[in-house]
Amino acid sequence: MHGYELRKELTAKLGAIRAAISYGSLYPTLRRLQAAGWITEAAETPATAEEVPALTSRRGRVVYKITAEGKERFAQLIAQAGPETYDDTGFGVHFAFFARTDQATRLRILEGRRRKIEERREGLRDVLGRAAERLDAYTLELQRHGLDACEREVRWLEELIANERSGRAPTVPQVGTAGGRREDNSPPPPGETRKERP
Amino acid sequence: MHGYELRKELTAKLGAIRAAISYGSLYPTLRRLQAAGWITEAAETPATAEEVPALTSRRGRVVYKITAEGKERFAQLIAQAGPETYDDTGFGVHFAFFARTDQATRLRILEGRRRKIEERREGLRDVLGRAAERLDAYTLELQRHGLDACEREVRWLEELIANERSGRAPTVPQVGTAGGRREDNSPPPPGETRKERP
DNA sequence: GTGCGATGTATCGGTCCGATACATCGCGGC
DNA sequence: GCCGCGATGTATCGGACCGATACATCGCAC
Repeated sequence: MHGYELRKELTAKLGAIRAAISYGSLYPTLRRLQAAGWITEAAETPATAEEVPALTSRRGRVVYKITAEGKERFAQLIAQAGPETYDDTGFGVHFAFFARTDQATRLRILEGRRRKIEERREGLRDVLGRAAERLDAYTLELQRHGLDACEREVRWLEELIANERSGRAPTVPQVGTAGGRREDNSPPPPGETRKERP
Repeated sequence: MHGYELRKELTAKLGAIRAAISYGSLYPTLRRLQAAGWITEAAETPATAEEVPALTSRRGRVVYKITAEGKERFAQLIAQAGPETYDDTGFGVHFAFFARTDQATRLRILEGRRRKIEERREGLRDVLGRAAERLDAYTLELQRHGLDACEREVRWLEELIANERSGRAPTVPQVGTAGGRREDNSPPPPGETRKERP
């Protein structure tokens, strides 16, 4: 894909968890990925073979393609989990690419996320318990808000975890493979869901 | 307050909407605020009047105090609303300081936020409607997740708006005023609440 | 009396965003 | 026929923020 296209795709895929990626981030990133050898520039071929030299200095669309090393690196990235994998954005991105990993990774990430949210929940309970009379009504409402969100997300995660364990979750269309075997593409039963920031 | 203390206070107040402010952000910001004349450095007075010259080059705690201009600027900031006031973090911060503004401002911000979330909701509905078969089960679950979050937040906002309109919401302890008249400190009836990011 | 976790200020490199610039394409309206 | 305008497309710049890190002191438990 070329930059603009990539941005649109990512916006559609990640729209639920974050705003569109900025150009100031997108294009430097593409260059970084290219420098690392994870993507290559594949010149846009005009519809006809006729050369259209374009007198202006226009750069034109630049189509990028992922390389073998890129695919490997990508698989590695979505399978590895650190603390940042469990924060809001990190988890969202990983989750959006769950179809590209194995069940063990999915379970690991879901459980890490749950742990993280439980910690957040405890922190909020602390504040509501200990600092309640120091804070005004609106701030308290915000805390309750957040606490409730944590509780809901924990429930949601537990459903997803149970789902994975039961083996009913969909499995891995392999990266870049045309006819990768698919076993069962039924969605993980929706159930309670939640997230967001006020 | 001094830097560390400020960070702790803000973490308690804003813990529901964002992570703790980093030092790399905190200290430069304090310097910026000081340069702008909105805060001043008030030397930490040791418990006893005895000078403790501290042979080491230790900087020691630096206590800051808001200035008159700072208070004015603050009041101005929390009362003004632009597009960034309605995004997740921006709205959260404004909401956390709702007790410091007037009802008209609160209503304006709540309604702006509602509009923004409704737009997000429509965007997600679009994706779920139009791109559903292009996306895998996990990605779809993420969209449903986000959509549901939007719907809940809209309901929450509507309760808050109704509350403000009915006059049952708490009012303005004036910034820096000791005995500012308070009329009714009852919290806005909690009701459904939500936010967060996956 | 010693070690260690909490307190406290500070910087540095790197990433990301928002604003902006600039060029082309497709298409509806006059 | 052609004009304008919104969508498409690449690109940069300044500024804000983060994560890691450094370094010093304080209080307290062992």
